[in-house]
Amino acid sequence: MRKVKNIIPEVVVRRLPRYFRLLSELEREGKDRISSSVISKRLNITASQVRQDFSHFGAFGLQGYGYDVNFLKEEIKNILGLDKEYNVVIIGAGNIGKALANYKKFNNQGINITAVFDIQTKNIELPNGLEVSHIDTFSDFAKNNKVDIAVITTQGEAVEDLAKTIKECSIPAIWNFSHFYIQSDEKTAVENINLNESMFTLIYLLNNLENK
Amino acid sequence: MRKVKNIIPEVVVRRLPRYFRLLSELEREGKDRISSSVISKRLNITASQVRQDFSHFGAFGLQGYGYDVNFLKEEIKNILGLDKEYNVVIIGAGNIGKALANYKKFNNQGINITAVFDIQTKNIELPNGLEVSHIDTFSDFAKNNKVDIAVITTQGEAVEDLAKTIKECSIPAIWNFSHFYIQSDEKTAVENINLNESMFTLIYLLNNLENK
DNA sequence: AAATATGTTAATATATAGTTAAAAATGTAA
DNA sequence: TTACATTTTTAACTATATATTAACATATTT
Repeated sequence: MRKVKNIIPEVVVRRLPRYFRLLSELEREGKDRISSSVISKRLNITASQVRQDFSHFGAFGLQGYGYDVNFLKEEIKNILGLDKEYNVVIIGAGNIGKALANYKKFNNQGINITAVFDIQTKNIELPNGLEVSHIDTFSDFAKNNKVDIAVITTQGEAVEDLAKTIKECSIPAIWNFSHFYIQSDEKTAVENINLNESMFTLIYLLNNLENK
Repeated sequence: MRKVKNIIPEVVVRRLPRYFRLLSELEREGKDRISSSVISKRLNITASQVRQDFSHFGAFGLQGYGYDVNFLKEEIKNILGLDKEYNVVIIGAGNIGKALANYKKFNNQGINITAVFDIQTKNIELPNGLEVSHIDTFSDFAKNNKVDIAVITTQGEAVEDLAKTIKECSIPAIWNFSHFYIQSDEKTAVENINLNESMFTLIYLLNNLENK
C-alpha cells in the first residue's frame, strides 16, 4: 500500500491540477517520461518543490529515470478523485450559469451537469437537452437525485439562504460564484470564486508592479 | 507620511478585498467602529492576523477603541488602488465575456469596460451601448486608447499569442479566464482564473472532507 | 479602576529551497 | 556482450524563509 501522509497541505492540493494539466499536455506531445527539472521549467515551480509535492503521496519516480508521464498522470488523477463521476447542478441561469453549462471541458472528465435552476424557467438555450427548472423544485430534486456539487451563480441577498438549503440537502460541495462568502465545514467543501476580490487583487498588483 | 513596508505579502493583499467587502457591509449596517475580534468572527480570520495584516500599512486603529469603519474602508480602498479609474477591454464575447460585460458591480467602482472584441462581431447584446469589435482591430484600439486591463475569455490555442499581443501593447494587467496559464512579469500583472483547476480542487476537497 | 483593544514582539507552524547519498540509465572500451 | 565509469535524477533530509498565532505592554473608553 502506498505511503500517504494523512493531511496534504492545501497549497500542494492546489498545485495538483496544474501538474495534471501539464502531464496531459506531455502525453499529447508523445512524451513518456519527465524529470522534475523539466516540470520545473514548464510550470515555473522549483524542481525541489515538485519532488517535495509528489513525495506527500509516496514515491512516484525512479532515481536516474524521472517520472513516467502516464503513471504520474493517473496517480494524480486518482488523488484528485477524477476517476469517479460527479453530478453537478447549476443554480442561476444567467450568463455565468450558461457559460458553465456550456463548458465543454467538463464532459469528458466525469463531471455531469444534471440540472439547471432559476427563478424564471424562460427560454434559455442549454446543451444536451438540459432545461431550466424552477428554483422551487430544487430541494425535491436534490432529495431524489444524487447531487455531488451545487454551483451558485445567482447574485443578491438570497445566496445565504440558498447555501443553507444546499447544506440541508446534504450536498457535499459548493462552487460559489456569488459575492457572498460561503464557509466550508466538516460536511461541505466550498470553493469560492469571487470576481470582485480577484479584480481588486489584480488592480493592486497592477499598481504595484515595480515591487515584483 | 504613513509607514509602509515595501513589499506586502501576496497572501495579505488577497485578504484586503475581503476586509473591504466587510467594511462596506458594516457601513451599510450603520456601524461606525469595529474591533479586530469582530472582524475575526465575521471573516473567520484570527484577530491577531487581522491586526498583523493592517500593521503592514501602518497604524489604522486606536487602542481601547478599535477601528473607524469609514476610515479603514477608505484606507484599504486607497491601498488597493480603487480610488482611481480603470479602462477594461474584454476579449471574447462568449458567455463569460458577456457575463463580465454585464457585471453591474464594476460600474460604481471606477472599473469601466470600454470595448469588447471577438472573432465574429455578431449581434450580441451588451450594456451601455457597447458593441463587439473585431479582434483584428484590438491592437490599434490598444494603441489609441488607454487600456489598463485586458480580460481574456477566449479558449483554444490562440491564447498564447493573444497574451503576447497584450504584452506588446503595454497593457499592464491581464485577467485571464482561459485554460492557458499566463505568467506575470515585471511589466504585466496577471490574475489567472482557471475554472478547471478550481473544480478539480473542489473535487479533491469533496473527497477528503473528513480530513478537515 | 476595570474592561477593551491596538500595535508590536516573540513563538510556533508551515512552505519553499537547497543538499546529498543512492539508484538507475547511459556511454565507452575491451 | 560485459564491465565499469560517468551522468542523470530521485527521495529524503536539512536549512531557510514566510505565515500564523500567541503574548503582552500600552493606550483609550466606560
